[in-house]
Amino acid sequence: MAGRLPRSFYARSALRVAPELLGRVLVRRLADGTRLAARLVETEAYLPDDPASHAFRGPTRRNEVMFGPPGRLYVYFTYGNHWMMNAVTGRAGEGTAVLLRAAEPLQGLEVMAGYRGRDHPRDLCSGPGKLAKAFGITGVQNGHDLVVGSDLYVLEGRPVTRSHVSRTTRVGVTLGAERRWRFVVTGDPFVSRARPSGA
DNA sequence: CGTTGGATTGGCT
DNA sequence: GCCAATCCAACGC
Repeated sequence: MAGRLPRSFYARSALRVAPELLGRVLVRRLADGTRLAARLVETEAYLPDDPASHAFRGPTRRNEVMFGPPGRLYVYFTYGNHWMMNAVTGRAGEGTAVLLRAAEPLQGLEVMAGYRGRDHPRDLCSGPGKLAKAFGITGVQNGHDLVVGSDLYVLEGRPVTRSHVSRTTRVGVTLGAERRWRFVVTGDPFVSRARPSGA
C-alpha cells in the first residue's frame, strides 16, 4: 500500500471511482502524531444531473467544494448530528462525488473508539456518519485536498477485484433511489447495516 | 423570515 | 423493526 492515489484517479466518473475506492486505505494523522487508518469497504456515487445529489440544483455555499477540483474532501452535516465525507470526482464545475460509507479500521482503533463512544471494531466505521466520527472529521476538513496534504489522504492499498464487488441501490435517498450506485466489498463484515431500497 | 425534511444513528418496543 | 433526536440548508412567501 505504498503510494497515495493521484489526482488523475479522482478525475473520472464517480461511477468508476466509487468501486475502485474499495480496498483503498483512508489515513489521518492527528496533531499529536496518532495515525488513524481504515480500509474502505462501501462507497456510493453521486453523479452530475443526479436528483439525489446535493449538487443537483447548482452550486451553493454548502456544496461549493463539490464543484471544485477532484481529489478534495466534501464534508457536510445532516440529521442534526452527523458529518459525512465524500471524495470529489470528475472535472471542476461538474458537481460529482463519491460518499465514503464504511471501512474496516486498521490503525488507531482506541482513538476511534474514543471519538465514537463505542468499543467494538465493527461499530467504529460501519456507516457514513460513523466513519466521519471515528476519524474526527467535521466541517473543518471540508475542502481538504486528499492528494497533497500530509495529514488526511488515501493510500492505494489493495484494490478489490471486480468479482468481489457487489453493486446495489443507494441508501437513504428518495429521488433517484433506483440507481444502483452503491458499491460494497461482497460479504465484508465491516459494511454498514443500512438497507438499500429495492436490492 | 418561517417551514420542511434530510446521502443517519442508536435506543427502545 | 420502528422511531425520535437535533440542526441547518434550501426553498417558499
